[in-house]
Amino acid sequence: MHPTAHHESSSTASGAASTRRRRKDARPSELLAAGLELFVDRGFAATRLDDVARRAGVSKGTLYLYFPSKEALFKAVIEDGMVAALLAAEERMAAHQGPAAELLHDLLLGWWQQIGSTALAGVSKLIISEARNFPEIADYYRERVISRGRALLRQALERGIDSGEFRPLHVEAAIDVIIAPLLMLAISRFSLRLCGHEVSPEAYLETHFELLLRGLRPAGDHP
Amino acid sequence: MHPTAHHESSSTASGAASTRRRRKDARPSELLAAGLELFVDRGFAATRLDDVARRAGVSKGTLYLYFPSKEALFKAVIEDGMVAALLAAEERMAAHQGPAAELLHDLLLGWWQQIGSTALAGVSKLIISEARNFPEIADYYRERVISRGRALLRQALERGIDSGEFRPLHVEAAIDVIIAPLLMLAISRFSLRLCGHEVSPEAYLETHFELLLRGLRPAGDHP
Amino acid sequence: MHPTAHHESSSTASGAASTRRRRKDARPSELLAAGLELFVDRGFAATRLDDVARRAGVSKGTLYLYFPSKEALFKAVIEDGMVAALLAAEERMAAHQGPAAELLHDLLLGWWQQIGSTALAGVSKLIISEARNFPEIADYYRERVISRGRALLRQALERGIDSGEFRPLHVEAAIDVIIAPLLMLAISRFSLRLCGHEVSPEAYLETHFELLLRGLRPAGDHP
Amino acid sequence: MHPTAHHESSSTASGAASTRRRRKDARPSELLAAGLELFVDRGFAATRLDDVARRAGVSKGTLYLYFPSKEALFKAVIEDGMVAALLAAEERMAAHQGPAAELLHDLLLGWWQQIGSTALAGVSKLIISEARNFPEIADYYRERVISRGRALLRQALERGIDSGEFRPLHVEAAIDVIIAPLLMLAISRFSLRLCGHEVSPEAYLETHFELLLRGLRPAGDHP
DNA sequence: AATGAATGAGTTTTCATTCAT
DNA sequence: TATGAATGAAAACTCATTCAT
Repeated sequence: MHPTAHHESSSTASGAASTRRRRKDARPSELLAAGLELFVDRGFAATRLDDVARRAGVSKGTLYLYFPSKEALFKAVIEDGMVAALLAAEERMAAHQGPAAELLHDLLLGWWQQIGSTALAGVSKLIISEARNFPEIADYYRERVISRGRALLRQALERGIDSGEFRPLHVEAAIDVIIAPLLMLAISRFSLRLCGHEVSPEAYLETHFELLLRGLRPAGDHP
Repeated sequence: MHPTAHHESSSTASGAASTRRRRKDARPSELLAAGLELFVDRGFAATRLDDVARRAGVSKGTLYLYFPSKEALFKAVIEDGMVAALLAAEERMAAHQGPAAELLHDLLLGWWQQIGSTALAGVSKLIISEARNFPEIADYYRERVISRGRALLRQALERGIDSGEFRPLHVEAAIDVIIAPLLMLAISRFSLRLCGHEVSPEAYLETHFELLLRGLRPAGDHP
Repeated sequence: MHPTAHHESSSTASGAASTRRRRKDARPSELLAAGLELFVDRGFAATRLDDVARRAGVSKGTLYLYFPSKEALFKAVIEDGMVAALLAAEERMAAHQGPAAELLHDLLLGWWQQIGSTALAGVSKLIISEARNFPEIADYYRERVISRGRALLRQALERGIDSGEFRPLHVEAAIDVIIAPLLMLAISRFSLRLCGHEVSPEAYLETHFELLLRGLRPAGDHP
Repeated sequence: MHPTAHHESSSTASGAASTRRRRKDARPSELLAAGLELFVDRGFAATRLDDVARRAGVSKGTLYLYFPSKEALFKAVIEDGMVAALLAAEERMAAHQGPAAELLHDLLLGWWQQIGSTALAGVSKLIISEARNFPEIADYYRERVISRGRALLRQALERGIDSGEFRPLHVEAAIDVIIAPLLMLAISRFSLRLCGHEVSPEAYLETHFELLLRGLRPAGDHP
């Protein structure tokens, strides 16, 4: 597992170089993954770099070859998670043209499939736990990730209201109310199962959507 | 478990040491309050006992007069918060007889007034952040606080379903979906304002309730 | 148990005064006794004044009423023990006129009865353990207690040699060799039973004396 | 139990890190030596780890690289001393066939040369001083070291009694009486010179042996 | 590039000592 | 006198960071 062990068997120059190149590039992501897991599990202060290094299969010194400090690693972990989340969001965003209800449904399920059920969900817990200790990160996250997600929902809601599919309502507040169950679902995976002991994520999300849809529907409009 | 229980040898004249006694009685709760603020703000590991002591206006040594370790203080802070939350919940619980919708409305608003808007809300963030580091606390919290709150909501929902006021639904999942926005509201006060930048808590809760009520209503049932 | 409690009931001046006087005088010896036990058991540094006070049945503050510091208490404990040991030795010393062997036997047994088997024996362990930390105490002890005990033995040995009862020998070395088993006996009572697991002190001392006597006897002199 | 056992990953070139390796291998014994000196001098509680580290020429943190706690260092110091003492005893044990008196003489002198006069003697003082604070250590020492030493002496005494060289006597008590002067000699080197101010260890031991031999001899048996 | 031994500043914890009552 | 709450200096212990190899 120690990359040092490859040095002896590097007979052909080109092969060796590419292997090492790949390793070098790969190392940070292994470190980021290890960092994410541990930071999410224990929080920033309680995570020891020793453990991060061990989990990534390198020595503590190596970690400092790639990140100048614990805080730098932490920020990189978050940023990395945010970029991925953003990309995931972007994909889902891609021109959805059906009725607003369908769009909404896709957004919720898409979030679960591409974020909520993946390691990215851990970033949310991290941000919530450490926001006060790293205000710049919180700010950054709010502007880059949250506001983007909110924009998606806002679009869907407004489209529905415009088309008469949804009744008029306090859009911003509604966005929050829609997001909250998603976040809690994500969070609960990394701390105690606050919500939904025996409730499956899918059932939970379906109920959420169902309630939501009926809640959004104009009075008197029902199938 | 509360250190307030140290009242053994009150043999000396009651008037004489009254000032000191008053101090001594007040100390634990002063320390708990200081601890709550800092733990919520920074998390367990990042909170320095020095700071807790200073905020409570005592020396570090004094802290150890009342709590044998940092962890003990932390647990006492949580426990204290839970007891208070439980008492607050109990009060609200007291015989509500109106229609289910009204009961639900009261529960949401009552939660905000007696928990969400107070320091007790911080305990939620604490639990979420530290659940993995203190599994016993998480277990205890889930069984003592959460399950109690869920029972309240379950009662209201089932009453509404039985009376035909609400349509039949996945009750447990619905409970989660109802609680989530409350928790997020509480949490957002102590970390980044994930939800509701410019949205007031009251507007937020009102929107939540409105959406909810319509979502719960049987199909075709509308004023 | 709190002397403060006597204040109210001090109706007759004389009675109250004498009670209090007796208490005041008695307190130091209670403290000294508590100190001796704990210092012997744990050593100077590992003994907490809290424990000493508690064992003596007073508060920690009271201790400081009688001794200005932990070290002062420690020295007082030793001194107190030494004075008592000295007095005990003095008594035994008093004109013994029989044959040297008998004198020697009496010295050994007397030591056991008046020192070795009492709390005073603990002082020896204390001195041995803390001599390096309290050189003045060690010096004082050596000059005041040890040299006195050695003088007793020297007297007995020289008397025996002069009378031809004992053969000539290296008196000072012999004194050490005679004393050592006594000290070890004392010490073993307060630490692990280095010598004499199942051997009773009396049997041990008798064997010591027997070996000694035969060892001292001139060659060819035997019953 | 020895921390020297850390030799896992010696995959790197043997020559390259040789200096560091040599250091790392030497560290534990350097620390043990420093610990022994200070613990013997001051006792467990009064010894500062800072001082131990400084004496070993390393920082406090380094100490924790090899021993997880002060107590662990202490136990390792004792254990290390005991192992060495045991090895030394083993050597002396090697088949001695001459008369019992000669065997006895060799045991006493051998003890002095290989234990009493070395740093190992300090372990005895340590055990005596700290036995009450570390009962497991005391038990271990009694079973592993003391009982072994006693067995050696028992063998010599019984051989002498069987051969008629020595008179019958209370063997166990005699063992104690024989050991005591040795222990006191060892102890006196590390605390006050209780015995033998001006008496040289050799003269002291010679006197001890002489007295002993005459004391053991059957009545009427003399050259 | 990678290692891991070493460091020391920073934290938790202890306890002799003080002092208002 | 007696108390015991409060203190703070000192000690044990942790861990991010450095650097020789």
